Amino acid sequence: MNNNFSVAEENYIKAIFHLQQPAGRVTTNELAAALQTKPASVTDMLKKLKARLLLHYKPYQEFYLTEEGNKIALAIVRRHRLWECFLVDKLQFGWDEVHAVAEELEHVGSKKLVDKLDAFLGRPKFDPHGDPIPDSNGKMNVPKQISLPRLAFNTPAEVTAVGSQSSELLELLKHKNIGIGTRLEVKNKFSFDNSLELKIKNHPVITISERLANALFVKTI
Amino acid sequence: MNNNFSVAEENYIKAIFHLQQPAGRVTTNELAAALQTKPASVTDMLKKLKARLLLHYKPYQEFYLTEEGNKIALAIVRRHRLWECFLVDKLQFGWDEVHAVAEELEHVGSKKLVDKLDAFLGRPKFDPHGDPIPDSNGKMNVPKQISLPRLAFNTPAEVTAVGSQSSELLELLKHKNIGIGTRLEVKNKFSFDNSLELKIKNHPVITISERLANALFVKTI
DNA sequence: AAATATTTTTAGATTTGTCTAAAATTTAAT
DNA sequence: ATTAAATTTTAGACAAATCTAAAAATATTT
Repeated sequence: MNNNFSVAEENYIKAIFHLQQPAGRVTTNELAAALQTKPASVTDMLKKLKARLLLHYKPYQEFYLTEEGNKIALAIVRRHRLWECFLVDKLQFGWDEVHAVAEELEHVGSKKLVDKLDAFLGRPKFDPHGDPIPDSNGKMNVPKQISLPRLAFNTPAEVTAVGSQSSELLELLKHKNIGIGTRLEVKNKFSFDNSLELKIKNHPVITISERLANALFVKTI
Repeated sequence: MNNNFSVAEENYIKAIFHLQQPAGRVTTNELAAALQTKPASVTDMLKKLKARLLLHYKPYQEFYLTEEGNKIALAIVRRHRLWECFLVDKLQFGWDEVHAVAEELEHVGSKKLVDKLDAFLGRPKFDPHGDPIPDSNGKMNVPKQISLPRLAFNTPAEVTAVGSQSSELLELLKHKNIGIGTRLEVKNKFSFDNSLELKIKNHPVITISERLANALFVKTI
């Protein structure tokens, strides 16, 4: 089997992988929206991926990655997240500006490159956004910590990490009385701007922006 | 003007740039050979590059990069050589195995990425093969040192650098009585295997392999 | 359960980069 | 200066990835 995939194929595999993460069901329309393309194009690619044995696909019914497809997806995610670590830790990129660049670097497939990069970075387990990095066998630590926007409402949790060390972020956190170890609950979310309302013990309810929420990692307690 | 080029376009630009380096004239056949493609495909692309104002092109007559084309070429060469430095200096690749990987990385175009990588590497002036790295304005130090295979016959020269610090290389150099500062002349070249015959003062003529020759940098004296 | 709306797929076209085979041009040789 | 040889370009075809418009299948409403 040819283990070499086009950039387009890899982007579809990765998008299916992410969309199918929590529950499992992905639709043609969702996928088209995620990839900024048209449903007809998605259908075309689904047929190609099926022919490549990366996808189970029943027209009009459903589709999901095969075991092989999943393995490929994890390899792509690994590359993406390792490059994000590199960009932030070594090249001093802001954690919020690395995604687009990593999206290009992730398609350089050399296994040797990826494993040496991994070693160079000290075999990190999480990327700058707190997402876990699969190892070279595709095994991924289920993160104890999750990004704050993923925390369910009214669930007590504790701040375990922040997504960057920028002084701007730290200044804002100090002002909001948030630090590592702070206990909080999410009370509400406004879908207009994805801002969150938080309750911290002995403090009034506060509102934080989506960007700030993304920079906070918590574990439930 | 759209300053975004496809991988194919970039590969053509780079190949034309390199082939046109010493003298200036490139032919369709040469270019096809260098890119492992067919002359007809080359002609097609020449027309596209002309339309993009990157190439002066008179059918059946000649073609060469415009000033703009040259600028693009230098940016690609810069990316390629910086990545080679990264692979050798940071990821511990052998200097002889980086070319293929750099060939992929060079097409990631983000200017910010390249400039930060440059800074991270300490703004190197030469890549692991001794080739000069253009700066962000496309200016390239004319190397005082050249790679040994480029040295003209019977021209006294002095070894100024070696292309790697691998112990295998150093062992071989010791055995051949070559080191930094050694004075030598190239007497002959065998095109079968590109091996060279060298004369070092007070020593008999010796033969060295193409690979060893590529690892040696000299300046004329 | 029929009618309507939504989703998904097909059919046919387009763009990019490539190819083969044939024609045009230039170069070399008699 | 013709003829022969080599080089280069054109013409027409193909695969990959995309699109629009129309058809098919599924889901929702009344």
